[in-house]
Amino acid sequence: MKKATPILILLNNFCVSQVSEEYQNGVWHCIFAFHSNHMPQFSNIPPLLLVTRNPKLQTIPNLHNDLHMIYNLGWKAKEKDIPQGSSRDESEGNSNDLQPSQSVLPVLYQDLNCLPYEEDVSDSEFQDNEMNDESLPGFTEKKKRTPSDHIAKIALSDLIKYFDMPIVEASRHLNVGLTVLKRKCREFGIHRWPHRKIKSLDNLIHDLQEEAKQQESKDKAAAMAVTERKRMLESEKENIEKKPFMDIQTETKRFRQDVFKRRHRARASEKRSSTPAAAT
DNA sequence: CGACGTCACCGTAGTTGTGA
DNA sequence: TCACAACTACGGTGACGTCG
Repeated sequence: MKKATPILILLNNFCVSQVSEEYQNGVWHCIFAFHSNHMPQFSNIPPLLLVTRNPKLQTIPNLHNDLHMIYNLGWKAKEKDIPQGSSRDESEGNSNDLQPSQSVLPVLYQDLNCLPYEEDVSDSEFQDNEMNDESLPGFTEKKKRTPSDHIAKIALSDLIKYFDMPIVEASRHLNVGLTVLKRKCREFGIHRWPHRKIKSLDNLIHDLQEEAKQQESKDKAAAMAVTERKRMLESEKENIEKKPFMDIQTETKRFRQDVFKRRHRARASEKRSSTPAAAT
């Protein structure tokens, strides 16, 4: 029985002033720390951080670019230091002079989609990571249980793609059951599927688009105001897509209520004007 | 035996209608 | 015109059967 190694690294010897740069990418925080006086020597990108080795990493935006950035940072620093005659091609996977030296950093073998201390991932897992036939579109037989590795692969970025549809439809597209999708939502801090919020904002944006078109020829200033409001709603929608737990702003709710009222008035007056004609 | 899928029921957000 | 009631669609939850 294998036991995974802990991924926690003590940073006792670091002080905050030595942290020179930080880079944040979406919901993921990648913290890469090393002592400024003791630059690590990178032989290559750790295999587990390569998409070819670990397909789950495809869900992390820009991971590949970021790793290369970090890798180059290390090399630049190293070039300034004591030049050692290795080639840079290793970043592309050609690690022909990869030799275990005492200064090469230990590589993490923790699967980033699992909790630490879980059983180590065996190599065979990577081999049967491919989509099975049941998950392909067009497969109509009774729904089989979703494999746990497929569930583990689902990232927040996958969910975001389906926020504009009902949760049931989203679960179908993601090829998991409702139970699993809802559990994933809680994991990511989403307590309510934001479809209705987004649909409601979409309707308002659509209405404003129509209104802006109509105002364009009549009143330029009014058209500008409508376009500005539309832009605000679009940014609010984007915010909700990024932070699905966010509520619709009070101001927007008020505006929405106004739109409903106007719509209702228009319908009522339309009904009034059409009723006598219908009666005759 | 634990995790998943499905279903029924309930609650509520969003929308529409109505009476003062 | 506005506040509030009513309606509707959809999400949450729990129970239960099934599967790996």
